[in-house]
Amino acid sequence: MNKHTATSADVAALAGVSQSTVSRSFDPNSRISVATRQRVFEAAEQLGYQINKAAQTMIKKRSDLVGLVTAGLEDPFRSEFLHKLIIEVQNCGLRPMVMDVSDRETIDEELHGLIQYQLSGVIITSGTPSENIGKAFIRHGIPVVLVNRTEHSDEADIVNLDNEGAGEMAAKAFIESGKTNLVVVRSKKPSFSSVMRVKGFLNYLAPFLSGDKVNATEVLCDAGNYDSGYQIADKILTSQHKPDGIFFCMDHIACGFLDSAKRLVSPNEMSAIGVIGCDDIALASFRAYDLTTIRQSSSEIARASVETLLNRLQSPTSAPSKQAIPVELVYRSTLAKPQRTNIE
Amino acid sequence: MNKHTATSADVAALAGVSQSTVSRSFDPNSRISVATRQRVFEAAEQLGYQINKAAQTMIKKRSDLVGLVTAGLEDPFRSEFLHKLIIEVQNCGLRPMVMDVSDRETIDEELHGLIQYQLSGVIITSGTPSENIGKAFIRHGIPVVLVNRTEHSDEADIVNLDNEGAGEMAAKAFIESGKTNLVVVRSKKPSFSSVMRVKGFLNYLAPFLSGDKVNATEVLCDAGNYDSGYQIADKILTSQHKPDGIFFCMDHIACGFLDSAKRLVSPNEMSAIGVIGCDDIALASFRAYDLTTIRQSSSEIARASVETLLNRLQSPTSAPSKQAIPVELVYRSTLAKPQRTNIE
DNA sequence: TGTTGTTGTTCATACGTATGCACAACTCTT
DNA sequence: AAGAGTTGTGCATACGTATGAACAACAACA
Repeated sequence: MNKHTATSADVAALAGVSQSTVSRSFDPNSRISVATRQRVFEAAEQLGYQINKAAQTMIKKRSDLVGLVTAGLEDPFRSEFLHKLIIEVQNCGLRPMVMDVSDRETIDEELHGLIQYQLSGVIITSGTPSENIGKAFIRHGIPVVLVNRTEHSDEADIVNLDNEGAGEMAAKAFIESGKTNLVVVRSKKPSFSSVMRVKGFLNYLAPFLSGDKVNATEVLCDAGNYDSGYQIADKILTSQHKPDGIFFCMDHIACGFLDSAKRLVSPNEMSAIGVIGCDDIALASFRAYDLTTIRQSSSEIARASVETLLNRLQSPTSAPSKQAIPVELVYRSTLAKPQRTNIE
Repeated sequence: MNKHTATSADVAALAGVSQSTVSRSFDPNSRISVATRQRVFEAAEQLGYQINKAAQTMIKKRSDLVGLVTAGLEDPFRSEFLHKLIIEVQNCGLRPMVMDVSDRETIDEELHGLIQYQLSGVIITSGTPSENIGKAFIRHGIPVVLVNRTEHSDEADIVNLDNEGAGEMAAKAFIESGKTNLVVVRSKKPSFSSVMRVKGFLNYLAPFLSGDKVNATEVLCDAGNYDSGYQIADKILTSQHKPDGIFFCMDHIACGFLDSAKRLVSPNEMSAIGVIGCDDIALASFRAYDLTTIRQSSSEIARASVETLLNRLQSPTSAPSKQAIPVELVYRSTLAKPQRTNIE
């Protein structure tokens, strides 16, 4: 009806109260008589009043936006994680502002722009911000949560997957299944996750390796995707001594490998080779792959990340927290669950 | 250093100019002497000045946020599309504010909340907003772009895939390959896309059907995902007269079907059955499926959507636009490209 | 020299909300 | 009945930016 948007002053006029009374009516903690509040709500309804977030932000010095910094969304695992984060953020009455920092050299300058929005917080799931940028956010009173980052910032809260544990778990599963000739595959470009996964894998194996009963090789593939897995199969399956257990740091690579393997070796031979992936992406459970893998509950990480942020908002001065989300081995057909032995 | 964030007034004081001069220095279209601007920039740099978006929004009555309304991000196609949208929005110097309206009955109330942010625009890719909500945005001066929605709003700009064309294309491909016993599968719950795809499919076939040489059946599956495709295979492949051509309205369903089919019929028999999917998701090109499908370029749609929004911002009063993005048939192994015949 | 135009800057104000303070009208307590 | 506490409301102001209007300095032109 009216050409311009209704303001709290318009509502006040219609309800016959002051503007401050309108403002307080929308604050549950304010002392407002039931009758007045009722009248204000009716007037607001009638005018289609919507609060002006910009004005609110200016006063409160804090918007209800949360910056979600991500990269590489073409990876479905990341993409799924972003989805979960969005949901979690929404459920807290906050709004997700997404920022994709793919193919940027330094994400610092990009991140700097976020300070302008007086965000309630920033959750960084990709890219490696410099020490400085972290401090810049803190100085501006914007809490930062680092997810699965290598940063050892002493001011930001940190939520990590138990990547090292995932590697150990894979190694243990192979040993329990009696596999002795092991390979671990990760993308050439080192990421925090994959490096830690390999580390855990090799650490667990260390005692066995020295006994010479088991050996393990690290193989690098081009990238963290299906195609790289497809390619690397040639190298792995045509070597003189084929492995009988392969741990892939990402499910995608494993799936590419599996498809490629069908070309190269017989189903029978393939069934003797144990394969474990990591992440438990949707694809892994498809019948075409049915991949044994290490599940990282993206819901769990998302929940923990947002919860951490909320905690920080409530107690801004408490010491930075740091937690590792546990992982879980999901047996499927590429490595069968061994019969219970006394190896534990 | 300073405990509070620097404002334009602080910069002005340091540079020895007025606040308005600082403001104008950051506006390329303002007349400011080179020397002054230089001095202002230096002062800003020194103080780590960041413009306050909330204050700016209040004055300009428009933020640089764009609302991206989506749902069902567990579907990788949607998720990929969101990714593309985010990139496009960022490239225009705008910020994407994502809103997931999954599992909400009416998205209207959710959308209403967006009005508070004085968005530069809203791109709606999921859910079906009521006529009213569209009008509400328009009234508040917020342009709306509907992507692949059934809405016939006469105030919003519309970007559609050529869904009907996709259906026709699939039908034509089957006919050209000499397939006569056709099935088209879509999710039980009617979505705009799938309904139009089926419509196009059947429309193209109409003349052949009347000649009795070809027949076509519509089959509904539970949902638009892998598992539903897996399930529906039983129904389709165990019927008395098996089809020799199946068009799935979504690649996911097709992939589920293909995996399931391996259980039910021999590879030889399967090779006689043509399968066409729709969307060309990443999965479709995996060797495990190698699915012939109809490609919807998500980049193309994303680009067109954002471009449409920008056009609207430049000329707010011009008539609403409407465009259909063309699709493309990608031959892979589930339906081979027929030898050139004179059917055209 | 007076008129007109151009350039660069400042002043003052508006945007819409939240909130400390003051205060009036009650309710309780003694 | 008088002082003390409680409840509900209004006044006034601050937040940080953009921008129209005014103006000063200077150049161009007659």
